[in-house]
Formats: sequence, C-alpha cells, structure tokens
Amino acid sequence: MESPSRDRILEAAQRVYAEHGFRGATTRRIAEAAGVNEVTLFRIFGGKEALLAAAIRPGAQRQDIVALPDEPADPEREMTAWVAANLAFLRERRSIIRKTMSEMEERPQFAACVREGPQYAREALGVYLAALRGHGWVDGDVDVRAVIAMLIGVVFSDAMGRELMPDHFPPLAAAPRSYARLFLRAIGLRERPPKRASKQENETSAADGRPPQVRPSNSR
Amino acid sequence: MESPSRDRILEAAQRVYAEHGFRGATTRRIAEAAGVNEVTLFRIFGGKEALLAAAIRPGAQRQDIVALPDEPADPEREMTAWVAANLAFLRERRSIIRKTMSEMEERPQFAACVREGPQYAREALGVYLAALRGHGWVDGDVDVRAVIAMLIGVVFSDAMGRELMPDHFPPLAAAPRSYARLFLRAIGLRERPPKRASKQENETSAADGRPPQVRPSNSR
DNA sequence: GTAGCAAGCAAGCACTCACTTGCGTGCCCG
DNA sequence: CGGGCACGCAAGTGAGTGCTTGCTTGCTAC
Repeated sequence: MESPSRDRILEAAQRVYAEHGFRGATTRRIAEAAGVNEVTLFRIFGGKEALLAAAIRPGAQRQDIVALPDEPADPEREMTAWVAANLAFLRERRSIIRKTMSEMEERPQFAACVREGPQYAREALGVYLAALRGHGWVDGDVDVRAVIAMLIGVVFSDAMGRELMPDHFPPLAAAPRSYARLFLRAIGLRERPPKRASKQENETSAADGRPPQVRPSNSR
Repeated sequence: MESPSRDRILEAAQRVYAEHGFRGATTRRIAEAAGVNEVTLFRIFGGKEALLAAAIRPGAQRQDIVALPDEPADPEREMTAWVAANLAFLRERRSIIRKTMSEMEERPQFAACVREGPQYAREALGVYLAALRGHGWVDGDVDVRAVIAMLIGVVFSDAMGRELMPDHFPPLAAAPRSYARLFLRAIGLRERPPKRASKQENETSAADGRPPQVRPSNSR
C-alpha cells in the first residue's frame, strides 16, 4: 500500500489542485503532472474524489512552525518571528487555501485542511497572551478572542491578497514587525508595563522582569 | 441593448457563479436560473466568458456604504458603525469574492471586482485617520498603512471565514465594536488624547473638542 | 396588414470529463 | 522457471459542456 508512484501522484494532485481547483484538476492533468498513466491513478485511489481527498487531507503538508516561548522575554522580537513564520507558511499554501475556501460549500470535507492552520495559531497565541497577562503586561479589558482574530486576520488577508493589492500592505519584509507591534499596542503593551487603575504604578514595573519595549520605531 | 431579460440573465449569472465558480457556472444552469432559453444567452452576450465578465464586472452590485464623517466626533461609535457596514457588505458578497479570488490566477480580469471594495475602504479609513491625527489623537509613530491593513484584514477574514470557524471570532453582533475598539487602541487613542513627547499636555486636550472615550468596556 | 425583432424550441456538433476494459510487459520472489 | 503484481497502452462509454442552426411564435410600429 506504499507504492512509489502513490506519493508522486499525491504530490502532483496537490500541485494541480492548487493551480486549477477541484473542477480544473482533471485526472488527465494530474496523471500527466505525476508522469504516470491515468489508469494507475484510478487503480490506486478508486476515483478523483478519493484521490483529492487524500491529497488535501489535513496535515498532508504540515511543516513545523516556529513556536512561541512559554515565558515571554522580548515580546516584540518573539511576536515578529512568529508572525513572519506564520505569514510565510500561509503564503506558501495560499493557492491551495484559496481553492479550498472557494469550494468548501460544495465539498466541506476538504475544508479541514484550512481550518487546522488558524486553529493551531490561535491556541499558541492564546497561551502566549495568557503568559503576558500573567506578567501584568496586558490591559485587563482586552477582548482576547478579538485581538487574536485581529492578528491572525491581517496575516491571513496579507497572505491571500498581497499579490492582488501589493500597495495595500506594508512591504513584505517589514510586515511581520508592523503587525506584531500593532498587536502588542492593541493589547496595551507599551514601553512601560501598563498603568492599570491608579496604584501599583511602581509595584510591578521593574520588579518581576525587564519590561519589554515596543515604542522605539527605528530600532532596526 | 436594454432588453428586459438581459438583467435577469446577469443577475442569475451572478448567483450561479457565486455558488459554483466559473467552471461550475454552465450556460445551461445560468439559463435555467434566469428562466430563459439557453440560446438567448448566447444571442445577447456572445459567449460564456463575455457573459460572466459582464456579470462580475466592478460595480455590478455596488451598494452605498456608510461613510465616515469628515470631522470625527465619537470615534468608537463612528468606527463601529463603519466596520459593521463593511462587514455586512463583505459578508453578503463572500461567496462571489471567494470564487473570484480562487480563480484570479486563471482569470485576472475578474479580480477587479474584489479589489474595489478594499480600495474604497482603505481610502475612507485613510482620510478619517488623517483627521484623527489632525486632532492629535493618534500616536505619531503609528504605521498608517499597517494599521489600516490590520482593520480591513480582520473584517475581511471574518467575512470569509466565520462560517468555517465560528468560534474563532467574537459573536457577530459584538464583532464590529470589538474590531473598532482594537483599531483605536492600536493607533493610540485612549480615554485621553495621547501624551505625545512631553509638552502640549494641556494644549490640545480639552481645547478643540471633547476627547473621545474608548476605555469603558461595559458601556452598552 | 405586414415587416421587424426578440425570444422560444428542438436538434445537433465537437469536444472534454471521469471512469472502464482488455491486454501486454517488465520485475521480484519463491 | 513461473506466478503474482504493479504498471503502461489503446480504446471506448456515457454524461456533460460551450456553442450553432433552422425554424416558429408573439408583439409592436408603421
């Protein structure tokens, strides 16, 4: 069940599907892209639907993503690296994601492959944000779900729409830092730990750790 | 050139295209959806490509969007209304946008219809943000393009992905306010006009207008 | 009335699509 | 050597799919 051509077909099916979508990914095209006779494809997978389901299944092309540290030390740096990694990941898969989202009404089984990315990211961001909050660096009234959706949202829309509207986004190289900084500003992280109600002004400031810096714009 | 069936065909073509994409929008299906003989469709538009190009062309289903005021008075309220209107607009068109984005590599002519929405929104947000900045309510080191991309990004991804991952986003009714508030926090708008460098502390504060309030969480 | 025009209807054409059948062929393992 | 076994090749089938042709029908304007 682990024939050598099986993997070539799956990989070719992914490419062709990413380029042409479900209806455009004809069995002929896939077979040709895999350098395989069209009949082989039916013999191994039974049919087009099953073949593409196997090719697009969740985790089919998962790659390890940069992890956020358990203990935040330098939020801007850590968030920037994380955003850059996630942006790159989504950009690589942008074609296949667009096709799958476009067809999820007709073929909801395929949608899991686009769900898993954001879900993983959301969880990672959640624990990191909780850790930040544990340090008292986050404003108390922040809508956690909304701010996470906001960051993932801009990374997602950047990955999906940059080639369509290049001027809509910051330059690709600068974008991760920009998004990370805006995220940190939105949760209330400043050059000093947030002054909450009124007191504790100097209680948590320099006590439990070096306060992170977000403000300096030209820190490159 | 303004036959009565022409409009019915165009409207039907939009619906069928939004549901099935370009390849799935067969001339037979469109004709049936329009309650029109298939031949009529070819007589009027010449062919499938031209028909869909006319149906999907920019401005084909433009609707007036809530405008941002020239002079900001209550940013949270104004931004919330604006975000709600834009979110609703994108949600209505989500199917057609998904299909068009999925096929823009093969049919770039159609992509203009998805470009125009964000472009209009970006311009409106830009002038509003400039007005806010004119009041001294915005931090000086904010990356304007990034923060605009951030807001539009989360609205876009909400409209595209909410039905796929409902728990990823705040409840639909609460989302516009959440996004608007995060946007305002990201640009540095607080319950008091931002303290810039050191002086002008009380120069712009209560002079030229009532400072907007963003902080109170349970203000509903 | 009748000419013109928009639209319906039936049929068909060339082509693509997913999928099948039958058969040949090389290769590995006992 | 010989039997699976994976795969290639040629051909074909039925169902679409974009598009055309030829003809009829109803309505409106002169």
